[in-house]
Amino acid sequence: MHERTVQFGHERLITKLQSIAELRDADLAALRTLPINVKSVPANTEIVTEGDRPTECCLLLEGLVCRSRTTLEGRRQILSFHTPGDIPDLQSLHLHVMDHTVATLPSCTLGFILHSKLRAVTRDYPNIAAAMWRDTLIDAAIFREWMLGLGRRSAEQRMAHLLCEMARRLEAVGLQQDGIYELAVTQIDLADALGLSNVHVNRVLQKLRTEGLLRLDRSTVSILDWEGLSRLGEFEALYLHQNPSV
Amino acid sequence: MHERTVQFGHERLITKLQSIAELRDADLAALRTLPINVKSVPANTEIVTEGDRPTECCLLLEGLVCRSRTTLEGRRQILSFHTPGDIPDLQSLHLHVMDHTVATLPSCTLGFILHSKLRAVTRDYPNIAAAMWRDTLIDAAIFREWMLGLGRRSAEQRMAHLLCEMARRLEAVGLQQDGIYELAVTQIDLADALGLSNVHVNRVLQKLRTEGLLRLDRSTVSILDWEGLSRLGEFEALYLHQNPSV
DNA sequence: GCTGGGCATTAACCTGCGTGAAGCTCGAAT
DNA sequence: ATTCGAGCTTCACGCAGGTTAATGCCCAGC
Repeated sequence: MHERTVQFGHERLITKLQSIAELRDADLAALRTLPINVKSVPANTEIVTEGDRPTECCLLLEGLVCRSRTTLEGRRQILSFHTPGDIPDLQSLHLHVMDHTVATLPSCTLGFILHSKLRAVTRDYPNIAAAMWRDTLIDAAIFREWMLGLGRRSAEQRMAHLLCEMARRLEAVGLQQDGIYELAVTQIDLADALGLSNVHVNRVLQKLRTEGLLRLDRSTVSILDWEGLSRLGEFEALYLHQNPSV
Repeated sequence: MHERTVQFGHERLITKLQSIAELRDADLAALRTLPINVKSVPANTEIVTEGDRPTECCLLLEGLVCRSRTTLEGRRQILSFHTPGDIPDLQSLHLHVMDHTVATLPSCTLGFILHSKLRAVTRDYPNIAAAMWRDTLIDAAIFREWMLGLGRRSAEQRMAHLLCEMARRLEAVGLQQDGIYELAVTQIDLADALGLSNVHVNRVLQKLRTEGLLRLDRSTVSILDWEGLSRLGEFEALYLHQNPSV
């Protein structure tokens, strides 16, 4: 990968952090000095596995990553989706053994950053530390929202909510426009994220399509009726905490 | 509340933090200087509500607290239970508007600590900052585990898992012995935590009792067969990250 | 000692979603 | 051009858990 694209990695990270926290020029400069080891990873590949003790974090540059846990009987629950700019395993900075797995969905380009370098930058730049702490807290806020869905919302509502959430999150990093975005997941992945079966995911998607709420071509989602979809899913973006100054 | 009990508040916090992170004497001394405003709060009372912008955190000293979100149709999902020593709204230090509600279950004694004081102590004592960041990360790890349960485990497994989890967490702060502990919740609360109906919670508890796995007197839980209960719930304590040096 | 109000318990019935299985589609590999 | 396989779609059927409602229990307050 070229020098230009490596720097693009820093900009992805900066865009993401600036979408949730206020950073000064000195902070940005410090982030740009972080050594990032860029790699291409094929689809459906585990990056870090439950039980691992990683010494680096991975920054997603292109593609889509998920975190998941699996039951002894092999039932998988996807815990989160991650979009470019995210560091899906940032928690490993302070939780040294992985309690879940991080994996690519489509093929991805990832940037690996040593824990030691990240720790140094959080030690020397309190704003960066605060931004990253805040990032992990938003991560947890999304978990809470998903818990409400898994425990108390219907299949249809969960799907609507998820599609609204991904739209808003991708928008914040410039990867969504007019309700149209890439979401390279299978219906099985959606099922595992929503706590449903793939068959029922299919039923729900049929319903949302015939109701004119959305369209799906390959892996691109088009939300045709934002108002209707967000009302159905009771989507309120507060929990994403996307306002950096609040 | 007396001076002695106020200091007891600091010790609760210290016990909790030491159960998850390594602190030095200077850190402990700094924690003991935190001004804590102790109050008694009756049962079933909201402490902080969705939409609030709190200026202080609450430290639980005695009792049991839960965090929850509620659907527009009024369906409640309990997101977490909190035991003495926990700061259930620690995330408000960096997420300024509450996206959920914190409430007492039985009557509790709480210690309120100003954000400004907590921020000062995290700025001046990196170990304390790391311990608190880690605490919020463990909070998130518990969310992940609950998500797996809500999405992919049976009602029986979820209940077994929850009762094992509470045993281990209360043990870490000296409030559980020989599988016996206080859990002052109604079956409705359990239902809201597990994503079930109160009727089904009752069915499940009957089953676990007749199988000799546990006993319930009033609000005290007695785990009679730890091996059986933890196997049923597939309980593995890794996600609690209770080893301070790992 | 009575009474009212949570909470637990039980029963009868119902439904949202899972399961298993079969066909279909379409792009990638040969 | 043909084949293959992953993913999508549809169907028939079953069940875990929801809903509603009635009953009982226990304790706090009068």
